[in-house]
Amino acid sequence: MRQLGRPPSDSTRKPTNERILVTAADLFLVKSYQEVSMDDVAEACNVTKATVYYYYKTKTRLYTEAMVGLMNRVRSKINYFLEEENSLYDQLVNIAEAYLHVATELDTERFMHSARNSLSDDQIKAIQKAEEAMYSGIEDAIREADEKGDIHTENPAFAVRAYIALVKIGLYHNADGESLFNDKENKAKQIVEFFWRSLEK
Amino acid sequence: MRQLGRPPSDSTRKPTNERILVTAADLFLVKSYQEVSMDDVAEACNVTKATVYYYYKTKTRLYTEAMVGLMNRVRSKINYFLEEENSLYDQLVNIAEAYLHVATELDTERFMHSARNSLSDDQIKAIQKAEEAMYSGIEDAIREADEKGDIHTENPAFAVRAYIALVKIGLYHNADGESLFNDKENKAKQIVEFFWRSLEK
Amino acid sequence: MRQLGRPPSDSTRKPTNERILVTAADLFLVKSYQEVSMDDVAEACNVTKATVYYYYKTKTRLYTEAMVGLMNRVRSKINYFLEEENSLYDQLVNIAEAYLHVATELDTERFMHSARNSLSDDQIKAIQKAEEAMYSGIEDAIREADEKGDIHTENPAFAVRAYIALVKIGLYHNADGESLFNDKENKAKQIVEFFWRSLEK
Amino acid sequence: MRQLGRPPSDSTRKPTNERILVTAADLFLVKSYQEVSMDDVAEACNVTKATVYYYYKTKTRLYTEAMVGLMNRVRSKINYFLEEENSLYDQLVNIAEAYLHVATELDTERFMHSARNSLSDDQIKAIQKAEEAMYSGIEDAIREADEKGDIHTENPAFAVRAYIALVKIGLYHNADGESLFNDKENKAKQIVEFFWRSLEK
DNA sequence: GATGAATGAGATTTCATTCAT
DNA sequence: TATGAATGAAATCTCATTCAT
Repeated sequence: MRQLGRPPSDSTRKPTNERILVTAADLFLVKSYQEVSMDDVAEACNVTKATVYYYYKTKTRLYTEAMVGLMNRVRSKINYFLEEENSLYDQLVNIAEAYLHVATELDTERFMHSARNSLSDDQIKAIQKAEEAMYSGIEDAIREADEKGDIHTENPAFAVRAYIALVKIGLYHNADGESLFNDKENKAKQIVEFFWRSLEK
Repeated sequence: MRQLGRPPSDSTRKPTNERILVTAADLFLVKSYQEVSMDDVAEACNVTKATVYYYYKTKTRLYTEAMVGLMNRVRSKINYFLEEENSLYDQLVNIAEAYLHVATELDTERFMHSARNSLSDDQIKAIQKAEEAMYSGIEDAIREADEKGDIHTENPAFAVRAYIALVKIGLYHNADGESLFNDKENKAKQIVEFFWRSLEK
Repeated sequence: MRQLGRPPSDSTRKPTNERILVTAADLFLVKSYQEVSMDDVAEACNVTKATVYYYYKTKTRLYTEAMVGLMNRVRSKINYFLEEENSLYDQLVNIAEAYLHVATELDTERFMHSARNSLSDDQIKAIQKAEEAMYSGIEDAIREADEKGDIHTENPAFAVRAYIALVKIGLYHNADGESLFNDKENKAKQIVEFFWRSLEK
Repeated sequence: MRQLGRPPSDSTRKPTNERILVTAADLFLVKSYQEVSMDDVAEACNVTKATVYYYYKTKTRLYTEAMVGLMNRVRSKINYFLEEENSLYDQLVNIAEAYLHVATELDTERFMHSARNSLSDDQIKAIQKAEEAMYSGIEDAIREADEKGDIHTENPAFAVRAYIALVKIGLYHNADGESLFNDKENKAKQIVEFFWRSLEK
């Protein structure tokens, strides 16, 4: 066991509170809010439960901050792809590809549902705002393309959600463990193609 | 006060085990697997916890049977719409409309996720099979329409999932509680229109 | 360890819930609300913590019911002494004697203080009512004696509290462990004498 | 924003250790030993918990010193009243009045009870000694009056405790929040009158 | 068929205390 | 002098499950 009291400073390591946040986010991605115990988080971080509580006063706070942090990181990645000199179509393929490579589903509906009864209204809102921010880059890009006349859509907000929902299907495996796609390499491309057809003029 | 003696047999009342199953399904729809306790189920059924255990030896069994039952009921409804003398397009609109009226999301991904770590492999498979069966009617209809040349799709299985995923977006409300659609009456129609464009030849 | 599940019935034993209540009262008499843990109660009753919670959903409920029960028992004892064919003076001596023999202080102020921040308003009131009921017999007797002209007091309610407070001093021991009374046998008599002088006409 | 650099020495401010002691005493007056956490003390003092520990190595020490300090301060006040040129009767009224104005009960029995199981024997003794010292002035005054023949009592030590106990009743409020006294202005006078009758020759 | 009684394991949270800086 | 970081131990409470009736 670790010694009691403040440990000797180690500037090479990331600060503990950040480590906890990232680790917790990882766990909450795979298991649901209720399934991840504070003990689990502590153990995964190599600290004691009390240390987790030192930084995050309640489990709901930890959850909220972990989720918001995670979504912000994803937003950065998405926006990175959107800043490349590319057609919107190609950008969407890239994002989809990246998404499908992460493999674990970033299902915000699920996040909210499993935690909704535990979180406070403010916490729910904070996560939802982060989620909307995550996708707002895509929405802007779609709106822009619509205004330029490259595509046609009457409801860009819906279009984004549609895009996200379709991409997620790429991760689906049926009861026998088979994907819906024979050609796994081109999953992303096929999905975006399907989506894109709804936007063509 | 309860009356003395054996209660007059109430033939309208469903047998206890079925009542438990349906009630449990209702609860699992709103809360996650972990959030619904056996006590909750018992209370909602007006029986004791021991009675629930009398019929269902474990919580996972109860969950599995409740979910499978629920999905079978949904399948019947879906197939009922598919049997009407209608174009596929109209049938899809009807199904979407019904779905959006139920309001609580029948999110099988979520069901599986929140319970996956608790259920046995067999139980997971049973639920997944029921889920696939739930949508197989739509898949058949799409395949048929493709063969008749009414639409074009290379991956009917994906198309069904896409349809379901898109319909679900109709239930989405953002952080401020607003729907993505201004015209709430025609949500279902708009969604199916969007979907249909991807299937047109 | 005990076996799981319902134990074989044993009609000789007092029902578990009563045993818990009485045992808890004993503990709360010696230690404060916070110092008595639910584990302590369980251990003292030879049941598990979960059993205690089976009967009393929260610690505050257990505390409230235990205290009210205790006070009711004391009330019976007091009233028993008051029903004897005796002068009020002698009755008060008897009660004081009994009180001083119990040795542990039944200090309701203390009970309330240590628990006040934990109990609900209703719970506090319930205990206070039980406390008032405990002493109401004495108050009636004093009022009666006043009306008969045996004594004189303008504030019977205060007189009771005074009586109780004075009796409690009989239990006091100073820093060196010495009582305030040399003649331990006649403590009760001396105290009541002191009290009585304030009531004489 | 806090100003940069060393703060100008604030000679009006008491040294930290004294501030902690007084603040802690305030807290322990309202809540019990167990209910006041070191965090509470730290927060109320605007220092960190570690600072509290820098001055007081354990919670029991802090408690002991805070209580002793408090009682010493009360002793000074009592003795101040006793030094005035007044009859003992009037002095007792003044003390009672002051006591009833403070409103929070200085119930040493309660203090001891709630902490007894945590404090060391020495610590308990220290507090008890301080308590006795607190009241010794009154005891001396009563003994003196007895010797002068103004009053009669066989047990001055008991008389003091009786006096204190009776005064405390002035703070009592029943379950409906009502005081025992209609004439709130003259509470102190009525109580001392009651007490005094027991001392008259 | 249905229930009341009991439990073991584990969850969240609190808190006095320690130690390097 | 004062503090931030960390911990071990314990407290309250929950819950799936078992068993005698």
